[in-house]
Amino acid sequence: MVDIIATWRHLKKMDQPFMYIYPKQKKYAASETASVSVAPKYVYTPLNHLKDGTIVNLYGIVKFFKPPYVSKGTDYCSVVTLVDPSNVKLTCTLFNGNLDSLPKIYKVGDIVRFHRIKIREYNGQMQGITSVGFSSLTFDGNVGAPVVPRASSKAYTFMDEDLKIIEELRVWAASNLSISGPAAKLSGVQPMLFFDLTCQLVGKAQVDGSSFLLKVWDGTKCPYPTWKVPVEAKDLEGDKVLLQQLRNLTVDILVYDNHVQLAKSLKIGNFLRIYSIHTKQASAAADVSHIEFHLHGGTCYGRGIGVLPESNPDVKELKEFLESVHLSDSQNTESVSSVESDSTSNDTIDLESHLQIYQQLPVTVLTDHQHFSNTELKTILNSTAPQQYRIRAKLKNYKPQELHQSLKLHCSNCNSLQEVPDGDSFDFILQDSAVTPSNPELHNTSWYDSVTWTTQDQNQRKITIHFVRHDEMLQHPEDTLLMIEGGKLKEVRNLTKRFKCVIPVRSTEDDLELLDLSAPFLLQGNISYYGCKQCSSPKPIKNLSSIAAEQQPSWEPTEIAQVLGIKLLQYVFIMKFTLVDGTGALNAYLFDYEKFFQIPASEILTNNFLQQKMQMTMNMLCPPGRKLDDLPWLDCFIKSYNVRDTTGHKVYYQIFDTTVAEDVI
DNA sequence: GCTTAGGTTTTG
Repeated sequence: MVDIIATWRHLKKMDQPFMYIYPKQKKYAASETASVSVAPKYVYTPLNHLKDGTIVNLYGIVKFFKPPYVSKGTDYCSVVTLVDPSNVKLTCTLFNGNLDSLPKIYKVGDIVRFHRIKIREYNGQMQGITSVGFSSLTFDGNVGAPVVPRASSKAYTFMDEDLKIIEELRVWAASNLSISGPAAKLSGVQPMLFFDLTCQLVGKAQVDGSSFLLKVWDGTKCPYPTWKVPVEAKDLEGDKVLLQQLRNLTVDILVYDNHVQLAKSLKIGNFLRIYSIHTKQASAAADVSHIEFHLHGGTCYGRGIGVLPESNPDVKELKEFLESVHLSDSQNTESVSSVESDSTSNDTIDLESHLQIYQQLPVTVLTDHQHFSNTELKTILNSTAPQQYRIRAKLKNYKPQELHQSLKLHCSNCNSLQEVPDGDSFDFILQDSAVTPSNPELHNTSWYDSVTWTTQDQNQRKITIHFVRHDEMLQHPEDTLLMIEGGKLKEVRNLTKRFKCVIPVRSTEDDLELLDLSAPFLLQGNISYYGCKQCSSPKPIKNLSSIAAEQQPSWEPTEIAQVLGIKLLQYVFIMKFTLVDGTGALNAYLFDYEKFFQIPASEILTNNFLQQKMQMTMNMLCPPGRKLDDLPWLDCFIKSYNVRDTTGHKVYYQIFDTTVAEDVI
């Protein structure tokens, strides 16, 4: 597989040592010549072929895990649930008195190789459990990432076959398992949720018999006031100067019960991943509400603490970021602290006075043309078009009331508007195109590597993925563009979670080609990009190689569209506002990509938060059930224009250079 | 000496 070659290139460039360590096991020595040590041939059992009472070797992708924790017996325990392309799951219960002898799993999606694991039946299901001589290797599960084993023992085998298995499992997982999005940061925490945090330990303290305090930071600032656990300074372990410097960036995490023992053993400066922290919103009496971070007792949902080594890629990234925060901080220490001392107390404004301010100030504002004075609507209605006006009016009504109906796709070339196609029609086009078999002659070219596999379901579909290389190598998955043939909607969506760009294609005799333009020609993250059927004239796919050859391909949708001959459709909100000011009423159209609502129209379909934000904004501009007198004022800039057609002549109005006021949202 | 946990959130 060319994929492997790419990984090798990656390894060479990364200059990472690749280990082939053969065990010096006596029981094999008898059958070997004295001078040559040859590794035993290991056989790996797929998860759907496990039998009660056997001891086997196996590979699997981590679907769930509990980081090692102190059991009630004598050992550390780690529970790991694996899955493999047979789609069978296996939960393993692993014990060892030595923390390092348990698998070094850091995230769901890691790939593990277990040797000598005992299979037993428990509650009607197969279960894995450590047996004598159990050992493990753990690998990053991302396609294209360096293959560096994290071993539980000093000596282990690693052969070409192992590399091949890992590559295959990575590709299978990329399109068949949904993995969670980017890791949470403190700046992105939300109350009443559970999340995993990658952070550095700055301070720690025993609080009482069953709880222990960890002060940590990740370089970002939590947007909510955070809870500070009262502990005496003398009980707090950590660099006093650093604790003081970072006091506004660290958060207090209180860990309970079984986690206390592990927390105690942590060293200041350790990089940690704390799994399933609970953010609890609480309001201490007579104070503003704040957010509390708890690591509750027990190990449900993988709750626990893991120490990450400094070699971990996430740690390397975090370290760099923390260093940059430190630098910028030391430059502004004075200004930061003076601002903070001003705002530490009594900055609460009661809600009622907030509302009064809102009612006086306009809820929308102009982004330009401030020198214009207001024109009454009556005057505008009696004037000829085209002209531009500044107005102050109230929003009496708007359409559509169902906000999702306001989202359209717009072609700036032919000025056409169309509905956003739904997922079903995309899936239909994908299924339709899957009938065309992938042309092997188009696999593995100078600018992409191809991988094909057969699905495990009844249909035994063949799926081919072409990974576009940059600088002759695969990039990190989050920077990689890939093309897929034969995938279903679910698989395409899964791939978009892990890779930068996904382009669905099908084979012709001499090139890959885009599917019907009723389907998105490109998927990036949550956004599906469409092309205008009228204005596009698709060009050869190999034009993409020119972007891949750029120094740092950014894979911008506009650039991709351009080289592929696609006229990109843009997501836009279209609404009709009925505005009144006491002198008259006029209907003005809002045509907004992002500026008015400060919500990218392209992102709203897949973002509940943005949908709520838009609904709340409309509720502020036009509060339901309110009398006309009590509606807020809108400052808007509008233009009038003429439309002449067979039925006659009409004047229309459009809102522009206007945005929702900052304090409204 | 041969258990521990056996995924599915605490309630501080």
